[in-house]
Order: sequence, then structure tokens, then C-alpha cells
Amino acid sequence: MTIVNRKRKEREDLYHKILEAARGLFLEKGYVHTSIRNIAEKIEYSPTTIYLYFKDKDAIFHALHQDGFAIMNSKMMVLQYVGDPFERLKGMGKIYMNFAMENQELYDLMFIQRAPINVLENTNEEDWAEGQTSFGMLRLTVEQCMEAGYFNFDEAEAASFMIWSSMHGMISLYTRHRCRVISEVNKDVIVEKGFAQLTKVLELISARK
Amino acid sequence: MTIVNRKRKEREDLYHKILEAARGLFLEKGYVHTSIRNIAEKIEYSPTTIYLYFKDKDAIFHALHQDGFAIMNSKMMVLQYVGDPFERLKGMGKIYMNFAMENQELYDLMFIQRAPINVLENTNEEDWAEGQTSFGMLRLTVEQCMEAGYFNFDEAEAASFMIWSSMHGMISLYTRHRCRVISEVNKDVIVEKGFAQLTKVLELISARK
DNA sequence: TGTTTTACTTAACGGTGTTAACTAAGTTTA
DNA sequence: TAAACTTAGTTAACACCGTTAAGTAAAACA
Repeated sequence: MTIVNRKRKEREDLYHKILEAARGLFLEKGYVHTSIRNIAEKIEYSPTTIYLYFKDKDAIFHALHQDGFAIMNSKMMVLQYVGDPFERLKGMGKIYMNFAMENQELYDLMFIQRAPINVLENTNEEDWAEGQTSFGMLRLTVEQCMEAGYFNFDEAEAASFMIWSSMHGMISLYTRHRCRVISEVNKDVIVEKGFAQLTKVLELISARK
Repeated sequence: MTIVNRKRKEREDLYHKILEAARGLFLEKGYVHTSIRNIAEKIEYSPTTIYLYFKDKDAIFHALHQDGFAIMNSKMMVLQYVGDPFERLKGMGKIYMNFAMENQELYDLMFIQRAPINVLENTNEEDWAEGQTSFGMLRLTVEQCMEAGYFNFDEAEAASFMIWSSMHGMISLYTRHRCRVISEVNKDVIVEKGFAQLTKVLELISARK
């Protein structure tokens, strides 16, 4: 039975080796410019071996996509003991922003890239579990803000989506180089400034000062 | 001289023919899945001919990128006689949203896609003229809102960026299929609801009711 | 020991963007 | 008018890509 175990371990090792190689190359060169052959070369196996472990290229990046949410969710954990929901909401924004800025290629994969989503679309709901957790945490916090009398939104979900979108919009316009239209003095700090502005707006509409 | 003119006209005709074919295919299949060979086949010329008119694939889509802004800016023209800046701001949001939803692939190219931006980055400021106009109009409107006593933002530019980002965020999360985490009842209308929520927030912080 | 399974490779298909070399007209000049 | 040159397009090829069919060699099992 130990031989079977060793075999299984070896299989799992190579599985993770492929994933790590893919992650390294992907974070370095981006999704589009990372080829199966590149990954194969890095792990010193033939390209076709990768297809014994993953259905296709999208499946590899789907796995990394899942990882991304796990990492982000774990970073959010520090907020679990923040009692005040509005403080927690602001904390989530800051962590989200930092995560995106420090892991631009991973963020790209999670929220911008078309690639692994095509896989996700045709698979079961479980694949969205981590994503559901992320958004669920946001929506819950917004709901708690409403209950605590901070905001008076019509719908917690639409409001959560709007807040998330504000963050995502700023980050993606910045990382996809659409900030050329921003003045020279602001270009490098526009996301921080935009985030500060968003926070201020939310504070302004808050009934509890 | 008329022969020279005819020759020039013929060159320009083919130039536009390539662009129109590219536009058609692009709007149909998206940037990534449109190849030079596809375009060549559509205009019934050899693929290499295209390289006599455009430096590379990016240059073609750069041209379409420019067009996109021209189209969007022209749609914004109906707002030029709207006196109240806040009404104009809301109108801009609606037009922006409709433009994005009705021209998803074009919007993708203008604000999401990496491709033609790599060209833009290495070229002169003129290429950003249309984009500058778009953002300039937004910033001006926000400034006028501030002057008219609607908002009390710290900086018009950061506030404009935040508003733009909210719109872009909602649209891009929707078109890139990141709305699976949204409940079934809201999924199809989340952008409209989010936009309504954003409008309401801006109305709430407005001093002039 | 012979058979089957496992893990991996080689070779290939049909696609991609792009370039070098060529051709057949049309234009200019001697 | 004939030779030289320019223009506008072509064919063929390069080096890549994701992916698959067929083959191989070692290990496991009977």
C-alpha cells in the first residue's frame, strides 16, 4: 500500500510543480504570453505531460484563479474581529486595493481576464465557492452597516455591487493603463485618491457620524 | 494630377476596407479571435497586403480604438445644451452605460483590452486626444457641479475618476462575467440597479436638493 | 514469465503574427 | 520608344501557439 501512496504522492507533486511553474511564469509574463511549452520547459517535462494533469490551458489558470480567491479571503481574515461594520468595510477596501496592487497579474486573472471564466461558465457552482465567500462577506458587511444605521440603501446587493465596482473600476483602469488622461501630478496616486474620495462619500451619506 | 488623386483614393479605399472588415470581424468574434488571415479573406486580399497599410495587428485595432472614442463623444453631444451640470452628469452616465452595453466588444477594446494600449504607450499624446476629450468633459461637469454647490469634493479630478471607475467597474465586471456571485433575481439588471444606486448616492451628498 | 497498466514522449495538425523574396504591372526618364 | 525604376500586390516561409494521436519503456500484476 505504501507504493500506491508514493505513486499518488508523486502524481500530486508533479501536479503542484506544474501549478507553481505556471504561477511563476504567469506572474512574470502574464497569461497570454505564457505558453504550455514554456511551463513544460520550466519543469523539464514534455508539453504533452501537462495534458495528463490538466484538461487544457484554461484548467491550469482556473486552478490559480481559485488560489487567488483563497489568498485574498485569508487576507480578509484579520478583519473578523472588527466590530464596527463600517470600519470593517473600509478595511476590506484597503485590503482589496493592496491585494490588487501587489498581485496585479493574479488580480487580472481573477477579475479581468476572459480565459478561465469560459471554463467556470460550464462548470458547477462549487467552483464559485471562494468567489461567493468574498462577495458574501462584502454584502453581509453592507447589510450590517445598514442595520447599524450607517447607510440607507434600497438594496444591500446593488449597493455592494456598486462599492465593489468602484474599487474594481479604479484598479482595472489603472492596471490596464487607462490613466493617461489623468494629470501628471495625480497619475501615480489616483487609485489612493479615488479610494479616499469613495470613503468620504460613504461617510457623507452615513447617518451615524 | 487626377491620376495621382485616383491612386491616392484607391489606397485610402483599401485602407478603409481593411478597417471595416476588421471592425466587422472584431465586433463579431472579439479581438483575440480575429486574425490577420480572417481580415484578409474577408477583403479578398493576401494577408501580407494588410501589412502594407498597417504596421501590425495592434495598429489596426488602435485605429478602431480611436474611432470608438469619436463615436462615444459624438453620442455625448446631445448633452451640450443641458444647463444643469448634475443633470448633465447623470445623462453622461446613462449614455456611457448604453454605449458600453450596445457595443461591448468596442468598449472592451477602448477600456479593457491590453492590445492597442501597448501601441498607444509608445506613441505621442495626440493619440489620446479623443480620450482626453471624454475625460475632460466629465471632469468639467464635475467641476461645474462643485461650483454650482452640488458636491463638496476635495479634488474634481479624483472625484471624476471615482465616478468613471464606478461605471467602468460595473460594466466590466458584468461583461467579463464576474456577476455569478450576484443573486439570480438581480443578475441581469445589476448594472442598472448599481447605476441607480450610484445616482442616489450622488444625490444624497448633494447640498442642493 | 507473460500481460496489462501507468507515465511519459515524439510527431503531427491546423492555427497564429510577421517577414523576406519575388512578380507583374504602371510610371518615369534617356 | 526602350530601359530603368516604383508601386502594389503576391507566395513561401519562420517561429511560435494549443492540442491530440500514436508510440514507448518501465512498473505492476497475473
